[in-house]
Amino acid sequence: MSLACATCPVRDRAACSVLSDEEREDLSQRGRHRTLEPGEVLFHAGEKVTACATLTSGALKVSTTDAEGRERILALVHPAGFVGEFFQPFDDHEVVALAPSEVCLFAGEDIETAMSEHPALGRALLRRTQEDLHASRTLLALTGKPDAQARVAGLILGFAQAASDSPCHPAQEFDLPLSRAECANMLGLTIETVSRKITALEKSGAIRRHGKRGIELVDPARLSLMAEV
Amino acid sequence: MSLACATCPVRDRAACSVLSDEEREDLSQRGRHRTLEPGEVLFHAGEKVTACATLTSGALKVSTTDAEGRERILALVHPAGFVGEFFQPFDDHEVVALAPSEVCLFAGEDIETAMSEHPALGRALLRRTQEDLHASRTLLALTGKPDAQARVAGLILGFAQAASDSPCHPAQEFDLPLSRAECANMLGLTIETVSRKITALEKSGAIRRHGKRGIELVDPARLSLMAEV
DNA sequence: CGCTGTTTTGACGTCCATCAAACACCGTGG
DNA sequence: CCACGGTGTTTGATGGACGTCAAAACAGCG
Repeated sequence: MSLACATCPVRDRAACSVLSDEEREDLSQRGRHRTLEPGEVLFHAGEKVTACATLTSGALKVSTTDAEGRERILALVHPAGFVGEFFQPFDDHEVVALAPSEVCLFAGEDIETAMSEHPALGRALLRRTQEDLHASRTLLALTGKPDAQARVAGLILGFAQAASDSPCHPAQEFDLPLSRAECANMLGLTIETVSRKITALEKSGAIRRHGKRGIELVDPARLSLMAEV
Repeated sequence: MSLACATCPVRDRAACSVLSDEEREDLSQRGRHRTLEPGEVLFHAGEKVTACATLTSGALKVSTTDAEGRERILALVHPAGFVGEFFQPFDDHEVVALAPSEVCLFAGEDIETAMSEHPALGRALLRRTQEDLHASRTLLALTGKPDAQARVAGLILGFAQAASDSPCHPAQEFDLPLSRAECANMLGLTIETVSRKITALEKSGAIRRHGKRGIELVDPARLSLMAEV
């Protein structure tokens, strides 16, 4: 196989998991594997190619840069997630690796033909896209909060959920996947405000910090309370 | 037919347009038509039913209400648009009519079986969902602008695009689909700020107001300039 | 040890939210 | 026809929260 599906860490969670082994083998012929270093760009903004990818390990961010050069993070992609828009030709979003990452890369047309040959794949991608849409709207609701404290608390809670394996309970200790600048870009705040609010959360006793990115949830209830102000 | 597909105003733009007449007839047996008054709720927040709908005329909003009772508008739905999430059971979003509207309503399971019988439908829905995702991220980028003036200008530009039939050129004169309060909820601002910024735009000569909701673009270039501050 | 990049903390100014009141619009009923 | 409330919009005055500028603390690394 051109792609190591057999040993793929997300083989039963990614969109392609709905395929049989033969179908998957068929699809893997058309794709290619790629490794990304932190900061490396998978899709550039404005490029017209219709391509897409499944993240097998690491983490990606989807971002856009406005006229004044401010970056805005629109979404994070976790392993088994999917990025790329193959219908409309060009996209002003950029996809960049946050951590050392590995992806399965496909041309848009290949995915389209694969979808017509294997209808289950289309349904799986639809489901993933609906989840992405839901996540995007959740982030929209979060960034709409008038209070910066609530936004930061909500972001940390979201990261805690994502870092946990169990779907409902947040992880009790984890690392922030983003730098302060990236947190700020995600929430529509400045670096300084994010930093201040995090220290305020620590002083209030809701969390504790370990190093620059380590977060420990000492009082999750208080944290979610602060997220709702 | 239980649904008047033959005279449907969006019969060649909605997701179901990819179906043949017979397939469409088949699907229409499972759906039902519904009329909505302004303010009437199509899907309540928190309800567990998995249903979905295509908007045939009018306009809808997708919104959520946080713990303090603040409404946040997450998306607008235009004719031929699609709403509803049929995979994950429950949703904290609410779908409400903004204007007198008509929808084709389907149970989630019916859509799922229809998709497996007619794979093209799944692809069409995937495409629509990707478009919704893109729109959501565009709104996310807009609401992230630090300056209120830029947000309001961007919103007006967006409405001008939506009101136009041609995809690239904005309409020169149109009505805001939202009240001031709804604009504010969409942008994460207050009613007063939205009002002030609109009058500021008028004083700057970028737009002119006709009545409460009528907008005339007298200087679109200046308007898009102000959207990028 | 000195360098560079990230994070934190401080002081200050500004923009927006808040509170409050005036206004426009539109029905209803006197 | 005009007074009357009701709703949505506009405008004004004020305070607070966040952005901005600046510098210090800190960690990583040659």
